[in-house]
Amino acid sequence: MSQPSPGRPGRTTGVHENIHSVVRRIPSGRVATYGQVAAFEGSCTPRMVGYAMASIPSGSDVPWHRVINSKGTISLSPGSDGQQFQRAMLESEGVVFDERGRVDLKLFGWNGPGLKRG
DNA sequence: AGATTGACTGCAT
DNA sequence: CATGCAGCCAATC
Repeated sequence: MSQPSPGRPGRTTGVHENIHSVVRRIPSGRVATYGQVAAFEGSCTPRMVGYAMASIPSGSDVPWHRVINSKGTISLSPGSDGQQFQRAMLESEGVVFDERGRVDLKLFGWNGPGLKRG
């Protein structure tokens, strides 16, 4: 796998790559919050995650649609193309949305690669 | 070089 | 549930 950033976890730049890698680890049918991704990445903040998401080009292999905010809702504006795409994509993976467009994080929330069934 | 922004989070009111 | 405030730090102008 390409590793554009050298083995320096303390590096500030290149956070996108790290975040993208973490997002890529989110299994299908699961969603993770920005805070979770940030916490799992280990050295970035939710802000950086959101920024990295916006930096993901279309066609990327990063399942950015599996990243939502702590409220279990899609951060993008409701009605926006990206928002509709994200919701449609999640539903297609088995994620169920509430009538108000919310996801139950305790059902579909990603617990990290350490958790396998439960 | 400084100022502004941003797909966030958490707590208080 | 809406609003306000503080913390976070890279990207952008």
